Amino acid sequence: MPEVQVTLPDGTTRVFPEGVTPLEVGESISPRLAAACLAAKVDGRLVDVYVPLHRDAKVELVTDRSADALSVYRHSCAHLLANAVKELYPEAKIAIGPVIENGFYYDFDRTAPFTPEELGAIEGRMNDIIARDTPIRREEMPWEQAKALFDAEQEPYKSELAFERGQNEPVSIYRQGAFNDFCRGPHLPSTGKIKPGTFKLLSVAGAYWKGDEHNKMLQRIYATAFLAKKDLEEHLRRLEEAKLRDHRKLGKELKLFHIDEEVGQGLILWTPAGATIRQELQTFISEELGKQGYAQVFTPHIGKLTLYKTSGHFPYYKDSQFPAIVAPESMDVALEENCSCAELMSRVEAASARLAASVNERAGREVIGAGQIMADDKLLDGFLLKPMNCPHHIKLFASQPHSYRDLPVRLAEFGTVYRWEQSGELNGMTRVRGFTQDDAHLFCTEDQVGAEVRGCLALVKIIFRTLGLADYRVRVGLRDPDSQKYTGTSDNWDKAEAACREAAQTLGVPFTEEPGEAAFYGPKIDFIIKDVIGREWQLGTVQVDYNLPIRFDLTYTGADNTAHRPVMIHRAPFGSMERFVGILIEHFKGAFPLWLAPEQVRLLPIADRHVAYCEAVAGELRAAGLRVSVDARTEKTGYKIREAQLQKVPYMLVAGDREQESSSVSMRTRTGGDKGVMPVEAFKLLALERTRARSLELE
RNA sequence: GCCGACGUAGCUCAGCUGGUAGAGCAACUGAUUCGUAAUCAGUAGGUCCGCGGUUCGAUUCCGCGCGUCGGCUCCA
Repeated sequence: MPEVQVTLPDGTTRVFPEGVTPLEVGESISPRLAAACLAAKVDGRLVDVYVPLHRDAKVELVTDRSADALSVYRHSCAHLLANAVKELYPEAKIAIGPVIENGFYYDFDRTAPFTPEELGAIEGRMNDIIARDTPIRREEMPWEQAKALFDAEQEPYKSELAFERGQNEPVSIYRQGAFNDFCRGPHLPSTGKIKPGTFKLLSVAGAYWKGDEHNKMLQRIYATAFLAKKDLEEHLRRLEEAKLRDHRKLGKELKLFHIDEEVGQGLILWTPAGATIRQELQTFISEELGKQGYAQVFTPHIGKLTLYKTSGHFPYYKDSQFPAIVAPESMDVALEENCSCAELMSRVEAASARLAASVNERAGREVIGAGQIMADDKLLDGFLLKPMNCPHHIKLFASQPHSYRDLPVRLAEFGTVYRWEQSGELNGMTRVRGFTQDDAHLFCTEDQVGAEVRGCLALVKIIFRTLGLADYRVRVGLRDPDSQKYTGTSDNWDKAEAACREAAQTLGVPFTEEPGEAAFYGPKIDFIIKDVIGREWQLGTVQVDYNLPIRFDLTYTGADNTAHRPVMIHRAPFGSMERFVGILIEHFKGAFPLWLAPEQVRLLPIADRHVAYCEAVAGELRAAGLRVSVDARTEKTGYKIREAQLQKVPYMLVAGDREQESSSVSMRTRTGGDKGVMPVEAFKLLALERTRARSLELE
């Protein structure tokens, strides 16, 4: 009988008959190991414990102590979930059920929605199937056979997958009892290996089949699972904790911003406290801009439709812009006819097309292209709320002749833009319809691109470091070679992509290159950060653009006295003030560092007779530039401290008879409690120094 | 935009199967003058998201709209 040699992780080798399974290898070592065995690694590849060995191999048994165990465990939980759903609701069709970052999900097609009660019932049935300890077995077959199997079971989604993915190679299915799934595997040996209480169904959501909005919407059950019950409990506890620092909750509690239905969804109203944070951030960034040779500019909130026609934003991004602002007469007509904004928009377009057609007819040839805007017609003399700042900055650049000696020109503006985000996308401060970018556009020669991009990245790093934002990732967004949505020549794209890649390499931070993530006009480098519930948000961005300079025919005079095309760089280290502050609220759990704290110091008089002294101290601190208040209410000190603490005021200064006599205060920090008595002057210097240094520490 | 859940006082939330609403905190008034995370008492506060429908009667049931939340899709 042929034999195979098995090498174990400790380096020892054993000989077995050919066809031995990893499980049998485990049994030969110890029955306990075999019982604990969830999967196996054969020559580094994760497989089922039942897969026979036909060659010499390195074999590692995967138990719940292995790093690889969790994804197998979760994947088998996903099958268990689908198995339970099919038993309870045979009419439901199964789609896909992969493992994701913190758990897994399974998509079903079923007419009735899954209710919370049903999720409980499904969990119960999952436990039943665990109790049966049904073996889970892999079976390989030609794709035609798998398709026939799922056709017979009336599982159209599985049938489709077998057809699509199988064509070139045999496919595998997994069986557990009467339940079959089209799946690559591997899986646990049996349903009994899943421990009750280690998984939890979390929520139901809609999801398009294959992620395509033209396809049917399925019902997705999100769930999570861990190898140990305590890990699941810990995970659920962290989810609860995360909710407490959600910027929407803290923003309300700390009165940082307000969104009002009547003003409009996705439009942020900054309270005085929130505005203070924003203003401090803007001051900070303005200082850095000054150091880096930027010039600050101001431009209006609207621009003519023709401007955005030239830039390519309109009508390309028509669906994500607010409807055009049209002449008052047109608005009167629209109001009389009670037509919606969207309708008004389509009228603008229709009228544009009609006019173009008539002009073309008169000229006997096409002089005005489809979608082109006629600016001399009243109806069409419209404006757009600006979706981006670049066209305005480009016009500033173009308003004067430039020599190569002027370059780079760096124009910066806290520019407010408006975008018609889909209603389902809006989210607190992180996804809004009106926001202010800490925007700038750099106009430079081709030779300067690399240095300028590196300068932008350095700025982002300074900002992130100052705020202690360390947990971010960097993405270099490249064009998708199969897509037509980009403008510009592939030659220029290659140059721009190379510039981004090279600049990213100088960052000293790992980055990923992602095709398809570029802007329509050029590649970009994005800084991405996660919110409290794990959603990723793009903050800072640096984008290289060879295309808008062409569309606007920008030139500068070179040393050779001929016209050259400048290259543009778009960059925004915060991204938008709204999103950035939203993320900062969560990052700091609402406890902003001293320099950003809306209220930096609160004086707490012990009794009414100390109020005048506290007011005097407060006046002195305010004169020095600190943001100070006095809690003059007739309340006990403990009560005032508790309130200041909950409002996350960095410094609380308690003052009674002792302090009044010695011109001192008793300092308490938000983080460290009672720090004892110190002279007012000493506190003032301490607080000013920490503010000036933009320190993250209070003590 | 799509699927689902939700919408009650400034905030956090109760309110079983239909009979026009409550608590805690906050606010206001009074008493208390207090030393490092909640003093006591009282008062006031609601178009139960909006509009229709069913019903003798709707916060409750149904429909539509608006908004929020979780996803999906999108994100210049």
